[in-house]
Amino acid sequence: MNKGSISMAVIRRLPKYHRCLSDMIDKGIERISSKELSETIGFSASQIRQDFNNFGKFGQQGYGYNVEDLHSAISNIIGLQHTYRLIVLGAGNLGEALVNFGFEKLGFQVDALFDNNTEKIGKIVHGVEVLDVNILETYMSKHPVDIAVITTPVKVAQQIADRVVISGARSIWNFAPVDLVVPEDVIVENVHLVDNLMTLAYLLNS
Amino acid sequence: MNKGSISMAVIRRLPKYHRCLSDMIDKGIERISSKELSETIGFSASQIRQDFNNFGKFGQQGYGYNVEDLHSAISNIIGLQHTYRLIVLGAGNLGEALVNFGFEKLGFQVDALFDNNTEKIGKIVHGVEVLDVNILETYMSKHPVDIAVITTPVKVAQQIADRVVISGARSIWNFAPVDLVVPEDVIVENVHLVDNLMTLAYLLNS
DNA sequence: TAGATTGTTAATCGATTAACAATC
DNA sequence: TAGATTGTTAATCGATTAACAATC
Repeated sequence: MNKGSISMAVIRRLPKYHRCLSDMIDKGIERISSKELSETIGFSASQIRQDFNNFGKFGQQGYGYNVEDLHSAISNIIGLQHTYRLIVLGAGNLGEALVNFGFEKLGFQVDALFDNNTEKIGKIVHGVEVLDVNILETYMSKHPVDIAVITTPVKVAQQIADRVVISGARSIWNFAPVDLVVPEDVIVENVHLVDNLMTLAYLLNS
Repeated sequence: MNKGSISMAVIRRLPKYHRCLSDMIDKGIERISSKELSETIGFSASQIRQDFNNFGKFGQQGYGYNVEDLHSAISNIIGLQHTYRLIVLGAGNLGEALVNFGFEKLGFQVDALFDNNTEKIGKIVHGVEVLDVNILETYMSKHPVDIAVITTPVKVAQQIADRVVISGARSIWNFAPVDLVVPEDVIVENVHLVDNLMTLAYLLNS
């Protein structure tokens, strides 16, 4: 399944389709046209049809799309039929917040938190144990990790990234305000909170 | 200062320029060409010059850019010469994490947290008091709020958004997994964590 | 002055929108 | 069948890259 040809613009719209269709299922809506979906989601009907047709034919002329089928198709395109194993580096407020967020319902399962603070090590957060970061490599040699979540202070973020990459993490979800350097086969998704705030500041003045 | 003509693509690169130039100042680098900056930041030299020239002429032919001057110019373009007043709605782990993040160094000052949990109300988090969300309107009638940060559960996010908008918040930094409906003069910046995770999932399978 | 590098215009590339034939 | 709406091609729009004259 090589999907390298799909543009990031399309990929980043997939979660919004997923969310919107989930809402429609909850509301009992069974069928939807690209025009109706357009009004709810804010993308043009044309773009919606183009987006879907990157992955196959999910609709029916004269009818539209079956909401459940489309939702299920998009879940599979995103890869939500699989479970992903996460570890969180840094058991501060942010690390704890992420464990409590409820991602496991979507198949993102946090297996462990890591910290270097002896007061935190051994603590259980939402059913997940805080382990000593000294045993990170030992842990990772025994447990596969799909996504390593970095919530450490910025000054140690790169060295933690190096360690999880060497130990086999396939991707990094980075919350530290730094652009990590990683091998090209490792995927990095950044949440640059400071950048978001600066964007807001700019827009407030324009 | 109407900057409505600048594309969002450019605006969202500004914080990265800011961060990169801050790093260069820390390293004692005094001057930089668009070509050198390109190698560090990963944007093309051509794009860098195009981006800057949206706002004015900051370089010198044959020389390049003075790092301190450029950094200071970009700070002003973003609007970092001002202080922004924030309130955080929801004093859970995420709300606390945001208060502790250190945004105040950049001029983003959290004045209060709000929650409806009586166990949390009155608590002081990193010097910021947790107030009863029942007094939100009273508080906002006395204190201007530039950015209302929503870290509440998704089911109350829209109603909290409505309340802060009516009380005069100019913008919302939203962490709840919902697309808020607000008047068009209110700016919303979303941090859709679930969307980020789904993007990672997609990329892990492609 | 000669070399270097910007500011800016022109060319290219990619993404979005419009249009419509296919077909349910 | 007639109406509706997709899938898909063509047109447009906008963003990025290339090129180069201006100039420090």
